[in-house]
Amino acid sequence: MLYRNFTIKVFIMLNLIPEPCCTLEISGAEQEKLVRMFKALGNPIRFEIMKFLVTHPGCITGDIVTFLPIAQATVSQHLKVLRQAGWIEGITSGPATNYCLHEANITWFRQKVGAIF
Amino acid sequence: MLYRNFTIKVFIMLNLIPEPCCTLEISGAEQEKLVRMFKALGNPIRFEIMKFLVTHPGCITGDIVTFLPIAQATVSQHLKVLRQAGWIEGITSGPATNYCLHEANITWFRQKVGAIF
DNA sequence: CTCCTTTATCGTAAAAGTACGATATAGTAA
DNA sequence: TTACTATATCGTACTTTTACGATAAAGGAG
Repeated sequence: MLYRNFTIKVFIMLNLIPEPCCTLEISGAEQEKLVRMFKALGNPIRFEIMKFLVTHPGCITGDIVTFLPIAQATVSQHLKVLRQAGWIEGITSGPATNYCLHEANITWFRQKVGAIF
Repeated sequence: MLYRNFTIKVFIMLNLIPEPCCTLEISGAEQEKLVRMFKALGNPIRFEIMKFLVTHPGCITGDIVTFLPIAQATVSQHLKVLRQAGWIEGITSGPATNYCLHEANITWFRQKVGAIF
């Protein structure tokens, strides 16, 4: 990333690309997290899971498996992606796991998108 | 989708999944468009292109190719994905193409995300 | 302890995405 | 017309994602 920023400055000095009109306040780990959140919701099944969790907060994995026309292993995999991206959080209760939206991260996502674009 | 909605209702009647706490106002073509927009920005190179367009509105493909460490063909492909997703629009001017953000779609994206999550 | 329920993980096959060089297209200039 | 510039598309390797069945792990009941 340091190399990239240096390259940009050289290119601007040489007039190879136009002057930037403004600056952006995202890069590094924050940007990676944002891209990961975008990627996670860029899948129809995972979007459907998120919608289900909005209307069924605190439900367990089995409810989602019953709701969706795909195998339990696949649902578990999608939940892992959503969890690692920060969209949801799972709370273990006995052998089951209750899932709900990660409100703080969702708010962060909205704020970042609003600030950048 | 009709079959899915029917299945959901049957499951709810049979108490196989908990009652929904609320309703959602997205489905069908709108949902597909939203997922496509999420997916398009779920790639680090395309996110970088979007950032570049924020700070360099109206620049041409060549500027982005100069800026990024990837081949011209790949940049063109990424621009196509962003265009088809609705994030950007390209205006042909002579042999070149000027790209800028699709403000209306971006506003729509922010509003939808805010309304759903 | 055993048995059952619930969920996560493993291994793997099929599908989709990403990257590149080569080529095609389309506009401008001479 | 030819030559040049800028970009899009084609064909094709390579990588990643997605889906499944099978299995493992972990808690609760008896």
